Amino acid sequence: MKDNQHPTVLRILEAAMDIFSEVGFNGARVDEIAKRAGVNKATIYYHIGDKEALYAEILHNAIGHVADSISGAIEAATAPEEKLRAYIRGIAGAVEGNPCMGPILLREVASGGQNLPELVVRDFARLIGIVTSIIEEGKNKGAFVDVTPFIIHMMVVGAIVMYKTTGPIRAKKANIPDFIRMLDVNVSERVVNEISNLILQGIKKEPDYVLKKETKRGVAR
Amino acid sequence: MKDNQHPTVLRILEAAMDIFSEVGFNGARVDEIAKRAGVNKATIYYHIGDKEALYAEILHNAIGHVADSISGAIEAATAPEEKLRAYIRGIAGAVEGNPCMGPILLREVASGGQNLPELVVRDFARLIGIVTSIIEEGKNKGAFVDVTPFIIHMMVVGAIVMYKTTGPIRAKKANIPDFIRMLDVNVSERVVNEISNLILQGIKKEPDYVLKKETKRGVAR
Amino acid sequence: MKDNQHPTVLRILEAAMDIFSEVGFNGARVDEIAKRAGVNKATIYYHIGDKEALYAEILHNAIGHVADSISGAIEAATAPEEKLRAYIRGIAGAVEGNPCMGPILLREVASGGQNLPELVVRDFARLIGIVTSIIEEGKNKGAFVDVTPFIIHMMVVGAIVMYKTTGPIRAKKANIPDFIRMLDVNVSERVVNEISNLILQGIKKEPDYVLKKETKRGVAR
Amino acid sequence: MKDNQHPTVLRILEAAMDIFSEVGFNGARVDEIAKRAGVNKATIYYHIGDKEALYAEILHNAIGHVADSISGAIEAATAPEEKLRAYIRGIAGAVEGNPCMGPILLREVASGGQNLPELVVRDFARLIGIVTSIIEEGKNKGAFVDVTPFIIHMMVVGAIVMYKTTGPIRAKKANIPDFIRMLDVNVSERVVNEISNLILQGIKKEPDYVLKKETKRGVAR
DNA sequence: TATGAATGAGCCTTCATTCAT
DNA sequence: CATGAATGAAGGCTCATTCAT
Repeated sequence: MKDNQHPTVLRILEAAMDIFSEVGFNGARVDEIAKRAGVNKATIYYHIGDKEALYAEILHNAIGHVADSISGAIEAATAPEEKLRAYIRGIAGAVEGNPCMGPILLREVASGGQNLPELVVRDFARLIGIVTSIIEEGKNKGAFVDVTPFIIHMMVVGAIVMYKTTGPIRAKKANIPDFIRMLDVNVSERVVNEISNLILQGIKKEPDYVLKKETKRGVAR
Repeated sequence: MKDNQHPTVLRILEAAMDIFSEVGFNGARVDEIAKRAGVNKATIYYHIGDKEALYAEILHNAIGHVADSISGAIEAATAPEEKLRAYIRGIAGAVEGNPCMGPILLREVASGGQNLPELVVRDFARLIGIVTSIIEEGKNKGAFVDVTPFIIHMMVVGAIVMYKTTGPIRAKKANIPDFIRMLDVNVSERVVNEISNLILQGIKKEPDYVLKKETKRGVAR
Repeated sequence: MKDNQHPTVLRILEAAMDIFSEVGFNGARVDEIAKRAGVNKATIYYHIGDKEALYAEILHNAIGHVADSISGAIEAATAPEEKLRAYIRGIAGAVEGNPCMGPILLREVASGGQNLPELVVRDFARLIGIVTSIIEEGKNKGAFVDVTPFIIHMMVVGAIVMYKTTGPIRAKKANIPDFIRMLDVNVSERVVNEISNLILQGIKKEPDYVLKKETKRGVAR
Repeated sequence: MKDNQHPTVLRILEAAMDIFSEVGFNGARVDEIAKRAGVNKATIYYHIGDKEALYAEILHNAIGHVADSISGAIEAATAPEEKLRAYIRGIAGAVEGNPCMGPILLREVASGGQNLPELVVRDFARLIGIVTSIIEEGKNKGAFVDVTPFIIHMMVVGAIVMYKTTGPIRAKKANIPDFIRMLDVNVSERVVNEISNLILQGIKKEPDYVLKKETKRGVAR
């Protein structure tokens, strides 16, 4: 609980993250975590606590620090466009960097975030705050149209996490059309670029002479 | 398994879908399903079979028929733009129409689709096939740029499912910035429109006099 | 929980009473109770509940109904002397009738009655109430001196329960003086009589001509 | 085991006695004893040995020396009456002097004295021997009637220990008749006197002119 | 002398499943 | 068709004990 540097604790946390990611909280077996960590089951209880405490620790480690690393990457950029690209690349980097994050995140969303500690909720809120301020800046500079930042966030995160997490499914399942199996399994640079381009193209304000044609669109923007 | 019209079976399936959606397969308790369905536990085994059979049945009911309903809606449209809008609205409609679908889908993705019956996998493939042909048609008509249909699909489905499924979280959690709590809880018409606009704006080919400026973009498309 | 007549439940309760009596709550093993009852462990949980619920049930069965049976026996007597004898015989009968009661009672007292349900506490209070009214009546009729009923109760119950419960120890232990090993193992009629005589002789008011000598006693009464 | 004067050992023994008294052998946790003693768990094993050895040590300390102190007090008295009073006061003093003794003793009795070391059994036998010789002396001097010393012992010890040990219960429980809650919580001088008077009055031989009436008693003595 | 770490054994409890009625 | 009862097989957690330092 206290000493997360202890090698035994580290081994436990790694094993637990893997297993929680694979089968979720309810599917995870403490015996299995102990076995994969190479420790006695009781050692988990000695160092960390019960299954819920272990899960909380995992959640904190897996998700808690994403906002930090992303906000750092964004500050290096100046133009809103570049900031948005940095943010998307940051999300992708986090998901790619830790293959356990996707499944854990999806299951947390699925179960209504009941297990999400306040700390992690705040991290998410901070992420959305970052997107919001980027878009706000873009709008103020006349570069972006008016969009709901949360929806942008959902598109980016949803696309990246689901792309990543369906990777193994696409690779494994037979009877899948070739054009699906041929896709990158991971969220490669190419995939990140395509998502970034699409989002940016979608929200960037068009020059005036283009705007004249806008009325043809039947749906309010 | 045999008679899905039997009222007892219907009550069991409804209760099971609710509970599987709330807590997932491993979190679900047959006792709880029986209690919520108002039947004896053994009745479930008599009518449907074991827990896995019950889950398969739920999966089929929840996800299996989405492709059908969507492809129907798309045929009514003619222009690729409209078809794409119809497709997005179809996804949203399916997710909105059955609140259990989001969580079930997310958990299935998270667990690598191990439980996905072949039938459902083919349904998903068909959906992607639909998107692919829409985009292909758009490209051929010079309306759309070259994008990966699967990524579009992930963006749409990811955004809609996650928007929908995080609704209760946004509504419940305190200490959340107002601009998040103020969002529609459901995937409303407004949300669908914003997603549709963004996707379409992102993939539609720009007129020639705009394309001249394209070279300024530093990132390959 | 509800149907205490069910033969399976009866077997469980009997086995549990034996074992709780022998080794106490903390020493009892649910496995052992199940084995001795000849049922599967889970059956205990199905019918009764967890270990605590089982113990509460035992406590209720073992102790709860003593007051009833004793108060019935007392009503048959008329004179306070006879009532007190009936009460002592009632206590002895209860302890003799259920060999489990002694150890259970002693352990409950030892642990500060933390597990005693309100119902049982009231039963005890009722017993003391009975003793109190007998003594009160005796005093009013000029037959008894002024004594604290609760102390009488403690002497009677303490003597009977400890006599009974030490029986096996006396019988088993070697190296015990003969005059101890020769005692009745059980609370026999002879033992009850000796206790009754002693108590009655101790509290009955002496005739006037005897009272004159009382002042010689140095200790206040 | 070796050095009972060592302050660490003393702290352990004190903590252990408290805890064994509160929850019994099976309810006691070595961790808890260590924590309350302010030492590391392994220190207990180093200094004393396993849980059973610790319990034996406690038992010896708590009960072993009672006979000594009481026999000393009795020698100061001369008349059998006074010796009996001294004995009763000695029992009360021992129980009052060490609040842990009551619960420990009761639990030992309840569990059939399985843990009682030979030493302690002999101590008890010695106590009964003391009572026996006092009563024998009283009978020889024509002061006491013929009673079973062991029963006297049980009445005295039972009354005192149970009075003492039920003290906290009486004080704590609500819904208890006032005449019970008003009693002394401890075995006060008043309580000792009442018990002593009652026992003495019960066993002292009445003068001849009183004995004539004895035949009226229906029960054999 | 003292302790942090580790563990084997075992305990309480749950749960999916079966079966006689 | 439906159900109360029963159970085997785990699963989470605890605890007395050991050991290297």
